[in-house]
Amino acid sequence: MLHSTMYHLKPILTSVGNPLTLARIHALLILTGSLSRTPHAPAHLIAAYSRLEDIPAARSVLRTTSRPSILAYNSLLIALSRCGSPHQVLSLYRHLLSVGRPLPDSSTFTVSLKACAQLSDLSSGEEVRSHADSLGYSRDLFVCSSLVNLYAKCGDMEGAAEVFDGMPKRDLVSWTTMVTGFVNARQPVEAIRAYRRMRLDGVEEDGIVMVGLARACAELGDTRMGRSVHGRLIRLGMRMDVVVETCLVDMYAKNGEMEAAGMIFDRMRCKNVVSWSALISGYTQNGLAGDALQKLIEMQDHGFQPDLVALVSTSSACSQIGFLKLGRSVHGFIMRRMELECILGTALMDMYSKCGSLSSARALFDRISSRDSVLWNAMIASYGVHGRGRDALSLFLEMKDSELGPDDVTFSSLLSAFSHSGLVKEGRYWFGLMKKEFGIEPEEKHYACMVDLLARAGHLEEAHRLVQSMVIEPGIGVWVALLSGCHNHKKLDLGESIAKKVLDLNPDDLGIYSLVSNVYAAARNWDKVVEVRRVMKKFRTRKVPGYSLVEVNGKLHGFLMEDKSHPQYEKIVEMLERLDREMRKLGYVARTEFVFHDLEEEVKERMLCSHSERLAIAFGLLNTGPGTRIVVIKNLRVCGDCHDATKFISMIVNREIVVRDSKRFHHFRDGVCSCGDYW
DNA sequence: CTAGGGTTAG
Repeated sequence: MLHSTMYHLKPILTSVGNPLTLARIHALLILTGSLSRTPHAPAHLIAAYSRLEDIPAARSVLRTTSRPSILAYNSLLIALSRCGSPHQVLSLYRHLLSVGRPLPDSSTFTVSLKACAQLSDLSSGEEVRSHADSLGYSRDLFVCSSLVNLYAKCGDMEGAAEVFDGMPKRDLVSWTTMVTGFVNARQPVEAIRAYRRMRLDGVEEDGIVMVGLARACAELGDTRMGRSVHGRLIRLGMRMDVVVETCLVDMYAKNGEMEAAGMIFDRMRCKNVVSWSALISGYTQNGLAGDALQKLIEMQDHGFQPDLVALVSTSSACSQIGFLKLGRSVHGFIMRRMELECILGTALMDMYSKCGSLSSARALFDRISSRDSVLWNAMIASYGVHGRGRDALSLFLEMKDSELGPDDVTFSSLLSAFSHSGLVKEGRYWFGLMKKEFGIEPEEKHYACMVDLLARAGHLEEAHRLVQSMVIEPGIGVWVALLSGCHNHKKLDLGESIAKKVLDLNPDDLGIYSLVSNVYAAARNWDKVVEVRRVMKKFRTRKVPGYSLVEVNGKLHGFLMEDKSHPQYEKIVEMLERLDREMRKLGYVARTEFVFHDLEEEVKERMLCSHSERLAIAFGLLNTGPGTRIVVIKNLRVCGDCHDATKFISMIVNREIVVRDSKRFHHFRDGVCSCGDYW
């Protein structure tokens, strides 16, 4: 009886699903002495304990075994690896190494290398490698593919390729390692090439390689190839698991096809937190903040707590629509549960800034302990869009002296901050040092900031010379910056020639056509005005409607132009008419040039009054107490007439009014705007 | 006969 138990130890231990039964068998094995006599008994027992996720018991078996076999060690190493403890894997491996016996085998090295890869610990990995080499495992398929993975995870694709190319034979797993490695190294073209080579090698694909391929398509933004990957998965009748389907959702989302992404998501039979987060981030990244928030609620209704990624996307959705109340509650949720790490910290910082609370943004920035350059750049950019160029500069100086140092994005943020604040001297100075001191080659975006800065300040010749001095071909951003400078400063000759260049570049932005049209109109070049208007007409059908959002008492209210559907519409109009009368007494004159329709002056004036930003401001004033700050978010540029009007309104009602448009923030107070009227 | 390859974010 006992003998037969020992003989069939493995099948029995494999099937034990009950801790108590296992403990009884364990006791029996000790009592009969078969634990020490049967060669692989400790290994099987350790495996049995680890299947029940009882790592301490598994450990104690190894500890109490007098001369454990390598299989016993491997069982525990595999158990530790499976429960996600790479540090413990490595320390057990080192223990084994220090004891000197038993000798490690291929599995030992494979599991240990996996742990190194998970930790991105290249130097430990190379120690394991030389140990494996010395014991003759340098051509082992498993050891080699683990090594390929190690180098890939550490971002060294050359190292990975070197091991890969030297392998005696390659299988699906090692090919997949290369494909995925290239994707992670942001070399999607190489990833696809590796997949093709694999197919030419006669290796059949499975779902896991296809995940890599789908991600490569997402990274490339190649919708057609993405669809063909999807089609191939279906044609080959591959088992679609959560991971594969989540990748497809993400791929379609990244290619801007949210309908397709949503459809695949809805049809998924099994969803996890990651699938939900992928969907939510898809909506956010496509500018569909409302859908993102809707899905966040649905996710919780389905019993999933949002993870870090979902919270990042939620914060970003709040930023888009100025939903401070919800953004704050995400912040609170985090503070109660976890340490504020860098990525979510950046998203929350950005949320406070974009919701108009620059001081909260800075307070959050100061609380994040491990700051990376994305966070620094985002904080500098926040100062910039709020028109706080000097604060941007002093933060930049702090960053410059930190270990990180500025990068190309830092300089865009800084130069754009200067241009929003009119800090011309500072702009010239730091733009000059950018290449000389920091070795950062100026790109189109940097030139666009500089041209904008100079042109706004009226230094049009200097701006023009800068454009002409560019080594790279100036793009539309640079020309538009120069053109709007010409328009503001009535440099009509230069303006007309730049307008032509802008038109030749076929802009896809209606705002640019209005600018061009206005330049031609100012130069009395009516033929050209007619021509541009004709192009604009084609756009009108697919023009983005202007809307404004305002948060009142924690609820978000949206307004479209001439939005009569709003329950308080009558009261809003009444308010605006009253304000209009007072504004006129103070010297306000309607600037009807901001209406791009051919209408009677009076009709134009009424249209200006029904701009969405005005409705939102009036609604805010009607529904908040005296002294409350009003924050309005507008999706397009704020109209110049509304800008003027808001200055007057801020004075009449004695309120601080903050308007965020597609470019920057305008802080209105006591009849003055922080942007100095250069919007 | 065990081990190696996979999903979401600022």
